[in-house]
Amino acid sequence: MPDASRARPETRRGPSIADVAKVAGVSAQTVSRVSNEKTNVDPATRDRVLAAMHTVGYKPNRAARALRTGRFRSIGVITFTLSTFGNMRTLDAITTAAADADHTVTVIRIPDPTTGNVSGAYRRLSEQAVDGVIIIFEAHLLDRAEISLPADQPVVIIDSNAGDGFTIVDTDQAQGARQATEHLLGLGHRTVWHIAGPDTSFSGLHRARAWAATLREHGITPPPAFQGDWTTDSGYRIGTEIAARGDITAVFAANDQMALGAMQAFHEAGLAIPGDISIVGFDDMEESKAFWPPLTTIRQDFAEVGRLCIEKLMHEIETKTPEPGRSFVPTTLVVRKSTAPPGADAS
Amino acid sequence: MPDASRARPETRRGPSIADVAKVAGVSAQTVSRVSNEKTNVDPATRDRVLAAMHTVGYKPNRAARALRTGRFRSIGVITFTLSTFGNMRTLDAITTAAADADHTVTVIRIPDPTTGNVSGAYRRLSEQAVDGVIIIFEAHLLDRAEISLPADQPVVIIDSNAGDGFTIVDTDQAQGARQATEHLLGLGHRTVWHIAGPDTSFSGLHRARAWAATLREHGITPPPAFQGDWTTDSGYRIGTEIAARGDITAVFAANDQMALGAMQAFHEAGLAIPGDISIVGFDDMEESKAFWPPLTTIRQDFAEVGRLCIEKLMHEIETKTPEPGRSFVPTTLVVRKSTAPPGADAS
DNA sequence: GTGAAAGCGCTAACAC
DNA sequence: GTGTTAGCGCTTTCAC
Repeated sequence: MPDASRARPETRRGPSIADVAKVAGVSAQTVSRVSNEKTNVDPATRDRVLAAMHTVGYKPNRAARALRTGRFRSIGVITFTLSTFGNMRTLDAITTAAADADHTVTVIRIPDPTTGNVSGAYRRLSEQAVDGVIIIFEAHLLDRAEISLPADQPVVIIDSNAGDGFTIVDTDQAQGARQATEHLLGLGHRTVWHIAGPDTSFSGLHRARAWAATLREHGITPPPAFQGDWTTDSGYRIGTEIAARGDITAVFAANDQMALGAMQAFHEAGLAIPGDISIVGFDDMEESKAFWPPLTTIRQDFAEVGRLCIEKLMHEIETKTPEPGRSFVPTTLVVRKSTAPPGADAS
Repeated sequence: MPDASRARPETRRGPSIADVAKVAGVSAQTVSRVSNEKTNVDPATRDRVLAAMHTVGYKPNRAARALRTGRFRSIGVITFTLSTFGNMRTLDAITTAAADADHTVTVIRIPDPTTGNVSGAYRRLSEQAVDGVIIIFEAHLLDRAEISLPADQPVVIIDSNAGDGFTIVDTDQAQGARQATEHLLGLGHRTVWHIAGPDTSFSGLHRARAWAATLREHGITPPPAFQGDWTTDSGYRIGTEIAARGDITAVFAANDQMALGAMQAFHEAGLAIPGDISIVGFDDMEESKAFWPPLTTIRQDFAEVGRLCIEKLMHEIETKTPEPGRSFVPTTLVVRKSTAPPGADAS
């Protein structure tokens, strides 16, 4: 039962700059100057104002400030899901970098990667509540041209597939896939099979393309790729297929989760990893080093991706000039225990 | 080299309500009514205004609207880290629920759980840029009283340890720990050892307390708990200790990551899971079902936690009346392959 | 069903 | 170093 006496008064608004000015015996403008840490205020006056702020419990009103300055000190992030390892790490890095630049982060999650949703989210975000936008294109089907990205708002896109004219930051997917494939080839495997991400994902597509290209460069015709959907379940299903065939010795999975699912299937089929079959993942999640066996994988530098996004976005916000271009963040091969030469002792 | 001709004009602001009014040949007020979907507008007028909005490319200015109404249609989330499975899932659920209520979510990440940081973040957030705040207390050392949570802003705290007078939502930590412990006891283990979370974490503390209490109820003196820090590394370190002792048959780890690390250590020590040793985790992460062996664990309903937070917060925002109280979201025991009676066949 | 006036809290521009 | 004036874009209030 709510206590009526505790109800917050309908009209209560916080003390304004005028209230502070009255108490400090100065003009509103001077209070504003102190609030914004301008230098041209007499130290004694400043102290008086600060004291007055404290006594009345003053807090600046962001809305009024934003209305006046046209700046919100907030950046928007549009994403389809927060529940993938990569997106969550990227968002983590973005919030950290944004905080360093004294900006907050407003997240808009879109249930479906349909054009309508992206446009809708973008529209909501572009109601000038943010100074710029970062779009994480984890997976999607849509034609970029259909999303009307207003030219008057800074945008950074995390997706190497985005067209020209955008500012793009992404992990170097191709480099990672190449490292994985060459590591396996270098171990002596005759070919490398691939568990791909969903074909709606551009990062998945890039990894698959680079895997196939690397194979061809080595004079090997790429076998057909298995089509997964990033989940451990799909990895398990495909792993079961792979185990049933019995002729595959090296697998490159497009992410660690699918690699994990595949390893589960291999274990159940009695296949030794890496004795009978080697597997490489992609991401280097927190847990991968504790998988059984510890997973050889491609590490993505999500922190750097997030940092770069904010850096580019802040620059565009400050200069008010778009600077389209692509930045790729390098990957690292992390060798652990899930890979070995073909037929190596299983111990 | 940026093309100077593409520079955004300094003064460019989006078209305002007045521009739309001019084109539609109505007053600004009528445009506002259409924009806010008020009913008292003639359908013909409405269409004309809508068309005008479209031609000038009108977007409402949130700052002006917020300044006027005192409502931002945004809720703030304060968290220490986004990189734990639980926090991320909770944030995911919060953004989904907030979107359903047509609100955006502003995230503030605090590097350290110190009083100063929380207060600082809270102050930033409470500069009226949000209508309410959700605080995720993943882990902390601070005395709640030291954080000055202004009485005039709706707050929901995710942390069952928060004092009275707050609106609290949390997973029923005690229930989960009890389920884990009783499952192991029910299998016939003489006692259950515990890999605890850091002692700075209240959820960790609650799980440890409930584990010990359950043991005592069964007439068993709880053995000392191993102190982990949520990471797989700490689980691995403790798992190595456990394996070295050789007399432990049942372990309850306070999260899935530590359980994973411990299992790695057990494997390396040649211990069969669950033949020689059984283990239960807590969280039910995406990957747990694909661990080797698939992990028996306690599932948390993060989606429900997030949903409840928004529901309570929205209610407080609308009624302007705080309604302190605690809501606990139940857990589920998910039995997989990492647990069995002591000495069971390892196959 | 529609319009005119006023003002939310702040800061840019200018005066002194 | 400080004050005055004006107005950002919107909605509330009150007319009509």
